[in-house]
Amino acid sequence: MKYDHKPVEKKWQNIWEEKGVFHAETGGDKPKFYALIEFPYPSGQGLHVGHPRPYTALDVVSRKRRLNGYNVIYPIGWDAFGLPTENYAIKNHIHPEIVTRDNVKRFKKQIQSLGISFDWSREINTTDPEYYKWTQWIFIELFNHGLAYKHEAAVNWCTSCKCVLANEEVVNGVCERCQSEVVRKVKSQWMLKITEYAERLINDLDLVDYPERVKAQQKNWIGRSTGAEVDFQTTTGSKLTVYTTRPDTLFGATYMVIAPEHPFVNEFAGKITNLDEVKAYQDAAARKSDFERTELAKDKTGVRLEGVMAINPVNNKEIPIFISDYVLVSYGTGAIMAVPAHDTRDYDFAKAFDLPIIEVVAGGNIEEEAFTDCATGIMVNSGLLDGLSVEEAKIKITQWLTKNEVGHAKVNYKLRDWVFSRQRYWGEPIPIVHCEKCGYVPIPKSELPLRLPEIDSYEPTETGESPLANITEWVNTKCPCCGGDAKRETDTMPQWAGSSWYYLRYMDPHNSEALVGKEAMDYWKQVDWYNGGMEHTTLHLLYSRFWHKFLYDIGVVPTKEPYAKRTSHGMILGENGEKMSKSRGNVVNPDEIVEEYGADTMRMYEMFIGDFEKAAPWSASGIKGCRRFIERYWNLQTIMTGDTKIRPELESNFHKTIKKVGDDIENIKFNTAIAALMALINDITETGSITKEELRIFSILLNPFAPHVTEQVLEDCKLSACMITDESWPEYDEAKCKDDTVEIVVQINGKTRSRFIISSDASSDEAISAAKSDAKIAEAINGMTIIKELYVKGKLVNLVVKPN
RNA sequence: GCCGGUGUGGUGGAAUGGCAGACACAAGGGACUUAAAAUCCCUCGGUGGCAACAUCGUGCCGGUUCAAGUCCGGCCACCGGCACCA
Repeated sequence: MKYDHKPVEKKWQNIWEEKGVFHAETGGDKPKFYALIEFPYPSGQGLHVGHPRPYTALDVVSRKRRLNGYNVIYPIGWDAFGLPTENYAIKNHIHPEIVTRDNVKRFKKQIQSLGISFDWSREINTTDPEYYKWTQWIFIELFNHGLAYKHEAAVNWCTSCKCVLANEEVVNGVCERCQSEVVRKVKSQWMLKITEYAERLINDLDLVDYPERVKAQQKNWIGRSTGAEVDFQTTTGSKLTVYTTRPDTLFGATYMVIAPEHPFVNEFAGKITNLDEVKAYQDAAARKSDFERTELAKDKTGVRLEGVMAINPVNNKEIPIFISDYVLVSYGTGAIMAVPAHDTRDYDFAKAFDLPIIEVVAGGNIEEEAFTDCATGIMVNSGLLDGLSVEEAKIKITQWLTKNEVGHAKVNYKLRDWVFSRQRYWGEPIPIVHCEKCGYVPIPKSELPLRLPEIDSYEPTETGESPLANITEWVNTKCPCCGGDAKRETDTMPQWAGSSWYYLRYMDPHNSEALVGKEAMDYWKQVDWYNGGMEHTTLHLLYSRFWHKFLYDIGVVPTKEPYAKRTSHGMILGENGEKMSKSRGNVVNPDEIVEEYGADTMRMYEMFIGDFEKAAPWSASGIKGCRRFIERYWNLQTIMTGDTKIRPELESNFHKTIKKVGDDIENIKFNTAIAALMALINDITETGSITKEELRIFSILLNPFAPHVTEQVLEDCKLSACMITDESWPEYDEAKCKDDTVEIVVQINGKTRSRFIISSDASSDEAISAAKSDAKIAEAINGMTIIKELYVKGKLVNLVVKPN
């Protein structure tokens, strides 16, 4: 009996759509379950087989949870602002809105062919003015709370995108999107004060169920460190403050280093006797790109500021001051005390410049290298700290600094504020005007959305301004505050804006009065399970946690965290084991798979391909095994008997499989869930028949993976009219998960020597004596002394013996 | 350098400290067929053996244990993230 997937899949997709079975209702008695996948960016290339992996995974969970009696919301939308669309629009002279519309249409058709149980009635699009109205609304709130500010600073400038980038978007000194060179450029930019939330973004990781690697990566990125700020007086009469994590080594500070951009240089230019040399070094440092800076990281360079000295507060010794680009202006105070004996970088610098190295922690060999291990050393040459451990010394010196008012304990973060403006067209306009008199003023909320103006050219400008700057009639406006002449902000928001809060809009996507209505917010609360890629850990995931916390602070959302649980999928690679990409020519289009094998087979294969969290190469032959399985399942119909019970010989097998499939789905072990179903079908087929009840249960277990064919089989066999509305997830009985008899392995000294069958509730004594009476064992232990006898219930007997 | 992860057959991958290789793919052999496809059956980590079986085997070296892929210590390799962050 040949299975023709095309009419069956089409038919059930239509039925689900007509009945609206996946439309989530806000409210009701059932427990709610909010499943979320990262909404796609509708690119021009269409879907590749990597996209459906997470969609299918949470679809499996969602479908199972519906059968478990949950009120499930599983929404989807489009993260449609962004550069590829804009660049395509420029190249082909089509409006990005039209490009977006066409791409969305194609993506939607492709996704719908897979039978994912998305609630399409909640579909959103970040480029829809009714959507970005609320993105702008949040920006205005951020501004009103002092968390959005305009700041002139050196920013990352992508030479190809002609646009600034957030720190998170610069990878190895190049643009993460186009791999072009990133240079530093001083520009006035909108910034978001994510640093204000650094501590909470770390601490609240304790409130959520994320994989350890995600938590670690976020903590690492935020980069919390504890230490102290210490004031050094200088011979200019003005002080320099440094940050250190090793205040215990203060007596070993033999010089100071400040960043080339540090304002101290200009402030005391008159006192510096080698100013030309210093200026030359500053210029050279400024000209280096980020890439060059990282490349040249090894060799220490710098210039001493002649004519000025710093004074170490603990011993009043004068020490020289250098500028060097190994000290970053953006971290700490932009100045350090250098302790060459106990810091590798300072050690290298001191060797290069022939500076004194004073050991203050004994335990290493500072003739050879810096001794940086702070767990084992004992303080020396350090006055009041001598004899203490490093940890004790840190506490004592910090108290001393505080008491003498020359320093205090300090926490620092690597996290920088978020550079939020982009000099491009296809993004949300920033709803701010600049008035000579009133400064930066948000537009009234009643004027939201502030729509993107129609425009002839979306080309980025060479001057580094947004294309919007050319539309004078749009730029020139009145100040909402004083009514005088004012200019609109012409930069737009980054792609990360719309995706920082989209999960909230799904709760109430058509509300024109509020971002989310109170009823919907109180009911859905937060996302229960969010699956997404590791590549978003320090971008989208961090940004949206920040926005959510802000929305919590201003009373818009009731939870501290947006996502209760996060899981991450591995990539699907090309058949050659490389990342799938057009340029490598190894892209597999899901349309062809759905056409040839059907959506059910496609879904099964993507779930069976390997460990969900790890990357796995696509295999054209591997998918055939899943198609064979679907066909074997389909053909069970032909051997169905009228019996309405599970046969006793299969009972424990069924109970075990119900337990395993359910547990495995919840633990994202989809591959072993499917393996269990395959093993069960093998056992069923071996009997030559299947009962009605067996087929019904098996179909429900398989349904989350292969929803179309299972519906059809239930209908054909008159077992159920509709899986989703009429069936529920089967229960298992723990007591029935075990067999009456078990095979026991008999080991002698830990090596398997024989095996036998015994009743599964046999006692230890029974099992051991049965083992000893086994012919092979009896022979093997003949002439031996038994030292120890072990019985592991239902598993094995181990006899420890030695020769007489 | 720091943080996280991985290492098991020809391949993808299974194994609450308890029979290593479940479940698949590929390969080889056979049945059916005029033939092919499909399907069904058998074999499938290495070595020795006709076989029963023996023996070795989860990156490397040690350790704990009656028993280690799994736990502990020390290495090696690869992948991901961060990186002159004081």
